[in-house]
Amino acid sequence: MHIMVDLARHADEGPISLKSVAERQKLSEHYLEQLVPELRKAGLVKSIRGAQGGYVLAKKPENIYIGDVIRVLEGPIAPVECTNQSGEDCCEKTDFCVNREVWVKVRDSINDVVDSISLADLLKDAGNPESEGMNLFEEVD
Amino acid sequence: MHIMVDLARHADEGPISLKSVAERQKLSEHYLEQLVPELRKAGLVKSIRGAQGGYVLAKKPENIYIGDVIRVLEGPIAPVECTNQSGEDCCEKTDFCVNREVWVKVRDSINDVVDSISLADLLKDAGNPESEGMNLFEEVD
DNA sequence: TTTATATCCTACTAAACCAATCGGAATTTG
DNA sequence: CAAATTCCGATTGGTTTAGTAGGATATAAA
Repeated sequence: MHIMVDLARHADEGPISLKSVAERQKLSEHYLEQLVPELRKAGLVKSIRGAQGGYVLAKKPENIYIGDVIRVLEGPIAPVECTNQSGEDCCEKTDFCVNREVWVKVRDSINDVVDSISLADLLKDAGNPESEGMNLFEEVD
Repeated sequence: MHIMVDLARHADEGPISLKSVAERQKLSEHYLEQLVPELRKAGLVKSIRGAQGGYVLAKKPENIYIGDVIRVLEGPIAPVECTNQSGEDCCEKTDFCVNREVWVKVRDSINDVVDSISLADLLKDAGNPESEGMNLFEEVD
């Protein structure tokens, strides 16, 4: 999420190196290197190799939903494993199908939320601290 | 959840031993022994010690919500830790407050779901397999 | 063509969490 | 007293997540 938000925020500056993302987001470059190939394979970012290379969003921030990012990096969003399976495979434990009703509702509700928020929405809500010097959570003193 | 559903289903039979719950739910009695004291401390079940003892629901199934059960056994329901804290403590990572918006919405949506379903709702939806011989997920062949 | 800047790739480590196990003490009924 | 049952503390094994390590490959610019 940090990577994607950072890329969205600097979308007009050409390729963004992981090094600069890591500095701004206070994360290890090596750690980001481990994550970003997944985003690339999933078609969310494009890579430009070599000097002055880096990453750019593959689509406009308006068209990239938080749910896509999460699912790429963490797999299907589900509170329990059996909500990813068809109903028949999951219920050796007698009452689990009763409970499964709950988990399916939870799963759908989570996915509805994350699929309704785009990167553009996030930047809009928060303003752009770096260019405008403001932050939603900044205390006024 | 298995324990609570089982107790709800046998609510009119006096104290229910963990042994019988474990057999019906195909779970280890020892495992349940580890969980149920939390439910007792939280006032969701009452215990009767000694021979012919066991557990009973402390309230009517209509008044016990799934969210209460989950929170007792697993702590606050939150997709990331910082949604349990006030906004100031959580954001050494520059963009985290932007993302926090998402997690707060996810958290609230999950809690809304689990706080809207009672044990009674679950039993009603699923019928009572043991007394009626039916099951939502049973194939017709 | 060399060099610096990047991505790319494959392991490995450390900590936390969850389900489950083990052994035994305390309480109550019959 | 004896059996049934709750109660309690310690431990284990598996999985997941964040993060580290080291080096190979590609490209732009000097």
